[in-house]
Amino acid sequence: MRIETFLKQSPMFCIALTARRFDTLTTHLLEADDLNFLEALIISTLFFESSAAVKPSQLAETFGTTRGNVSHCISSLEAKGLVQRKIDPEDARAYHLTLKPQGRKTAIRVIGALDKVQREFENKVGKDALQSALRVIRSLAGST
Amino acid sequence: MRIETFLKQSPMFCIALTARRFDTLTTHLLEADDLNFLEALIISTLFFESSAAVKPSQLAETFGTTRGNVSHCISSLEAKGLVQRKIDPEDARAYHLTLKPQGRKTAIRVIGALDKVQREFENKVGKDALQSALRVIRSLAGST
DNA sequence: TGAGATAATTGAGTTGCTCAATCAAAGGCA
DNA sequence: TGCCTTTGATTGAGCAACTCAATTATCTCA
Repeated sequence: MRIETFLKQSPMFCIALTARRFDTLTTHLLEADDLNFLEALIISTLFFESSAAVKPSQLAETFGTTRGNVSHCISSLEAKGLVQRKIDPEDARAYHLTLKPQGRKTAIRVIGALDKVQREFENKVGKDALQSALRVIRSLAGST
Repeated sequence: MRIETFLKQSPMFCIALTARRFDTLTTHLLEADDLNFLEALIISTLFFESSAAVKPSQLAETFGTTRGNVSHCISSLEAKGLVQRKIDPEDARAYHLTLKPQGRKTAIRVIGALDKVQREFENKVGKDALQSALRVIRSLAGST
């Protein structure tokens, strides 16, 4: 069986398969900190945007998922003592999310782990090649 | 909240997020034929490699999943009348998979749908850019 | 022949998600 | 002011796709 033949004949499957591998890779990386992908996205966002008001609805929109999902993940993060819900004084339905000290530590670790992978990638194919490939792929993903 | 800032600061999250979007895109495409991703991979493989002996263990290895998963998916495909298990005359533990006529039709439809997306992508960023980006990304995914 | 090794299956269990129903607060508007 | 609609978030049931360990069936070879 020549899988390579097949992959050549249907590049889209190749893209999809590759996407899946990246997803798996990331998932495994985050396992060490007992986080799923969305949880990791959330605390990293908080890390970089700690001063701003981060609301669940924005997170859902930005990361292309449902509010329910975000809500579940935030509850999970809260249970782990990584984040804190704070009622928005201007709108008691909404709230702001903030990182707790432990959450900040975890965020740093997670971001570091991903950066390490990125550097490995750069070493493998070159920084410029990686950058331009990413630009192309991202423009496709965003538009669909 | 400036998510863009965040994405710039951690490109790996960007890759992972993009990968996820592609995965979602593919999954939605396959919904019309009531197939999951692995099922689609399997019948497409059979379509391109119909003459050869395709065994579950090879599929699992090639697509980076467990035998259990492949087994489940094959059962599902069989229940839908798309593939057939045929005992390997040289090894009664193993078997060969073959496409049934309905499975062939489905495979053609699925491959066509993916090709259509590919052409859209090519129109968007140019054939050469897509090719080279894919080469880069795939070399990374394969190695990790 | 009998002791592993190997191919595949099975089914229970997990995870990460969606979706609809619900709650609570906000914002008109007569 | 009181009512109606809209909006932000939560909840919990349900689902799809997967893994993992146990099991079955077959093969290999000394």
